[in-house]
Amino acid sequence: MPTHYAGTPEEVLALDTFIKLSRAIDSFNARLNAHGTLEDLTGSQFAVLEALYHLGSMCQGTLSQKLLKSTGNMTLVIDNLEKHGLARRVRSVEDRRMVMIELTAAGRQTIERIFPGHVDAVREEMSVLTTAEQAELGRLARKLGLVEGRPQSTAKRAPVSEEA
Amino acid sequence: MPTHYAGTPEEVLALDTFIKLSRAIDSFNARLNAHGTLEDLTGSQFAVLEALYHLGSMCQGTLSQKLLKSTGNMTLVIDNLEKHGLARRVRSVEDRRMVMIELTAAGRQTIERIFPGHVDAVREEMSVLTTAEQAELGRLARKLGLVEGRPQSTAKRAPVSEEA
DNA sequence: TATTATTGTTTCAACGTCAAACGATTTGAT
DNA sequence: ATCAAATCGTTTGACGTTGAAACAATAATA
Repeated sequence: MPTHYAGTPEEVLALDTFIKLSRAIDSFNARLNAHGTLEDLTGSQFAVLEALYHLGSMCQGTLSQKLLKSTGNMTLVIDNLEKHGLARRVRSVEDRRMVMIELTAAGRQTIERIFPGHVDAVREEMSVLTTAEQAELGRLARKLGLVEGRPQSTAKRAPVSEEA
Repeated sequence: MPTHYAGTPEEVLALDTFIKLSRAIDSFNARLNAHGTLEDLTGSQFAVLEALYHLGSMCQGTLSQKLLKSTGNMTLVIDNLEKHGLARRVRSVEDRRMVMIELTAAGRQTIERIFPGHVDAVREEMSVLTTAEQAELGRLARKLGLVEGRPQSTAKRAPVSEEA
């Protein structure tokens, strides 16, 4: 009986579910962070690198759509990746409004080195649930997240390597 | 088959579940935001107001623990609440290191006005799941979030009004 | 072709976030 | 009483985040 709020049963259940879900993600991410598998990268930087690695070079706008972040945000995150020499901006020749973002050799090397450990950390932390529970959780999460045209979103360090 | 990553079945399932969960929360929060029930408040400001309202005045450190945010962050968020006249800092007399945070009349009025609409928005968005599904999702989320001493976390706009 | 609309990126202001360093205060041990 | 350690809040620096406005380049159309 988590909630102190005295509302209708529907409200209490919804609120309760919402709270548990929010905490679960936060807790999970905290535990994931504790693994330190991201090394020097921030979650956003990892997400960009991972997307570029698994989906290939793409322009900034596409990247912001894939990661569900604002374009202004992408500008900053890519700035920081460039500073660290992990990604590169290449003005598109066909349409010079666009900037293609590419992994540098160092960027590719970094994501290749880091990704397996991250996956393993996810697997390990997720193992508090049985595979059947994980599958059911995934199903429910998908159902909850999948609502009319609304763009689904990608978490901090959630790999984006799946089809739109 | 969301994931492109070719790992063990356990890894693929865990990663897949993680992605779906992350997206579900992001999507849910985005939909919640679209309701505009928070008006001028940011999610963090709402969370603080809600905690103070349902749990009573407390010092900044306790607040940061309840909301699972850093103390530095609390300093800023409370600064902003003070600027807007919604909360007040009161230096504790017994222990002058502590600062008790209290709702102002305006703060109380604001959270009382806003909270019901927020709850209703949560109920409405959560209604894509049946009550049985919500209960199961809550159970799985709780199991996933509840790991050894690790502090559970509170999402952006997730009410904190439950027992520790 | 000139004008207008659309699309892609950047800039900006405001807020959030953390970790680490720091100052103030209290507590505990001597 | 004194000094060291622990506790609480603030500050700082780096990064993330958004949304709106400004800019730049291209596309569409009159």
